Order: sequence, then C-alpha cells, then structure tokens
Amino acid sequence: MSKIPAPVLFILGPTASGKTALALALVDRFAGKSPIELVSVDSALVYREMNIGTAKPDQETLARYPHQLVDLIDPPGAYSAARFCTDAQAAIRAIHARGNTPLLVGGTMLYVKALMDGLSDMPAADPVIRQSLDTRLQRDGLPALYAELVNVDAVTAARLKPADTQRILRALEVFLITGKPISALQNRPNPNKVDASENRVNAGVFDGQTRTVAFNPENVNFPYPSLMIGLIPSDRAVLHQRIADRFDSMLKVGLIDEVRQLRERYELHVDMPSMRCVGYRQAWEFLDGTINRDRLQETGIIATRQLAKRQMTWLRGMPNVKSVDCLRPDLAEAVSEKVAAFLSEHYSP
RNA sequence: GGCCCGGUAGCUCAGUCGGUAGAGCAGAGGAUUGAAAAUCCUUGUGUCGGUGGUUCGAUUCCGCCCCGGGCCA
Repeated sequence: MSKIPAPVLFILGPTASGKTALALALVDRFAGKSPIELVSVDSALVYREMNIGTAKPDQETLARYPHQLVDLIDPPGAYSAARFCTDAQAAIRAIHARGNTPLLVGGTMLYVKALMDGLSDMPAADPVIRQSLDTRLQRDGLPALYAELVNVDAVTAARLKPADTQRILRALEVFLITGKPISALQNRPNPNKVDASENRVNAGVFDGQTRTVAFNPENVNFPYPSLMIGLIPSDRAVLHQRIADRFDSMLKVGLIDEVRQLRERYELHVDMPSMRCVGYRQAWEFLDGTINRDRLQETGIIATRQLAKRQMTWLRGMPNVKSVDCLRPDLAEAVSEKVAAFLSEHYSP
C-alpha cells in the first residue's frame, strides 16, 4: 500500500521544555498495544558528533528509543527544510507501514510548517553560487547586493528588510539559478504533495485488527490526521532557570572540548550552519579567545533563551497546536490521555 | 580618620553650561518558503543614592548623611 494516512503525533516545544522526556514516556505508555516511533524535528540533532551542545539523547537512550532523523550529516554539511520534508515523509510512511504511529518531536518549527504546508517548487541551495555571493558580500557589502535584488526582483526586495542578509542572499541565489525572481516561484504548488483523493482509507493492521482511518482532505500536503501538542511553560522564569542550569551542565560535561575536537577533526568555519548553533558559536568564540569563560556562559544562556522565545512565537502562531503547560507535574499523564483519545478516534474498526 | 573618584532603566554607562533624561546589552512582542539553534523587525518613565539649602524651578549648584572603589594616615 503506497499511501497510508494513519494518524501522526507531534510534540513541539521550545528548548529545555522537556520534549524528549515526554516523548520517551509516551513511547513507554503506548508500547505493545499501540506502538509509537519517534522522528526528530530538529535542525541541530541532524549533526553527528554534536552531542553535548544539542542536548542529544545519549547512546543508550537512542538505542532503547530509536529516533529517526538524528545523526544524518557531518558538521561541515548543511541540512534543509526541504530535505526534512522528504526524510520525514519517508519516515512517516515507513512507520505506518509497520502498523505503528509516528511521533514527531522537536523544536524546529519551520520544518513543521514546511511539512504541513509544503514548499514551493524551487531550486535547492547551490554551494558554488553561495560561495560567490558570499565573496561579493565581503567585497561589495550587503547594500550592493540588496540594490541588485531591487533590480531583479522588486517584489521580494520590498518584502525583505535591507539588513536581512540570509534572505537577500537566498533570493539572489534563486534568481541566478533560474533566471526568475523568487517571488514568481513562491506561490506555485508543490508537485510532491500526497494524493488525498479518498478521505477514509485502509490503514493496515492496528491493534490486531484491520482498521480504516479518516484523514484530512483539507491539507493536500499533509493529509494525515494530526495531534499537535505544543509545550509552553506557564512561568517563563522557570524555563529560563532550566536553560541556565542546562547550559552550565553542558559546560561541565565538556561542551568546550567537544567543539575543540570538532575544529581539529573537520574543516569548519564560524559561518557554517552547524557552528552557528546555540552554544557552539559561543564556544567557538571562546576558543578563538574573543570572549572569556564567564562571557561564554552568559552569552550561551542568553542565546538559548532567545531561541526559546522565537520557538514560542512560532508555536503561538501555528494553527491546530494544542498548548499544554510543560511545567505541570502530571504532564505525561495529561498528554497520554489526549493521545489515547486521539488514537481511538482516528483508528476505527 | 583625611583626601579623591563614583552612585542615572534589570546590567554597563552617556547626558542635562539649572527647565524632571537616552544609548548599548538584557527582557518583551512579532516576522519566518531548501542555512531556521539561522536571519531580521518593533519596543526605553526611571523616587537620576538620601536629605536639607539656594532658585520661579534642582537629577544638574552648595551643605550634610549613606553606600561602593581608590589613595594617604
């Protein structure tokens, strides 16, 4: 069976909100009768050998609770929202084919949005063109590149701020590859959407019986009925304290050494996506001697707080996310109940 | 004990030749289409240490006191 629109679960939340612990608890609770398999939604966990700073679950945990989409690439590489869509769709299909339920867990909300809404049909990043744009950025400065964007794609230039280096470079990149403005490509439908011509189909074997499931014909990109739980702390100060404690313990267990070893082992640069990750960038600066140890600790914690804030902004704006206070003591029980209710609703005999 | 320098936003500080003050950072809110843990936007009223005095008016000038830091005893 090529398409199996059985349910998909999501646990989304800011860094340090307890996503992983909750996901593991859910796997345990539903083991046997209704097995859950984990799929990571995290742009940093895809890096091999970046373990401490990404708060990656340890080897024993990963062995006992397999996560898909973890440890996919080496630190000099780059992942992408597009690749995530492909990889996640494949993971979901494979899990459904086993008669299990995928639980997507993570904090990279752009990846979730791309998966749900699809991406427009556009060229992928091209390392050679990026390199040349980067050279021109160094040589001519951002205003020159923005001026060029005004010429080739006034619509996008008007939408973007002149300081938005990353998006300006991407828009120019797309123009250089296709000869067309990115704004002309962005509204075109994605050709890779899942076929959702029926709205109640066979879901294969579940709980010892053949089941059918309803699915969501509204969303042609992601037709699986979904339960999306968003972990939002009722008291931000508590999250901030957790972030501080966790960063301190990352330093204690060797974040600096981890980055030092990565620098020895690979040809890395501060501007690479991996080394821009929270904690890694600051450790890099410490190793360069730009900042001292106290400042590393301070800026690492600040950067993590700011990341958490941006993640919560995403979460508040996402439709269909059910918010749950990640600080409630009965978190696992409460979410389990929602999951159980959802599964029984969507897997019907 | 004497002298000097500080005390202004959560932090670091600027400033007001007397008309009640503003930057950076932090924090908060937002945007987000193949680098997203990225990139970017918006957002600054606080007994100007306390208390007396001079003045129409003091955070600003003067006296005393308190708290830091330094130098001399």
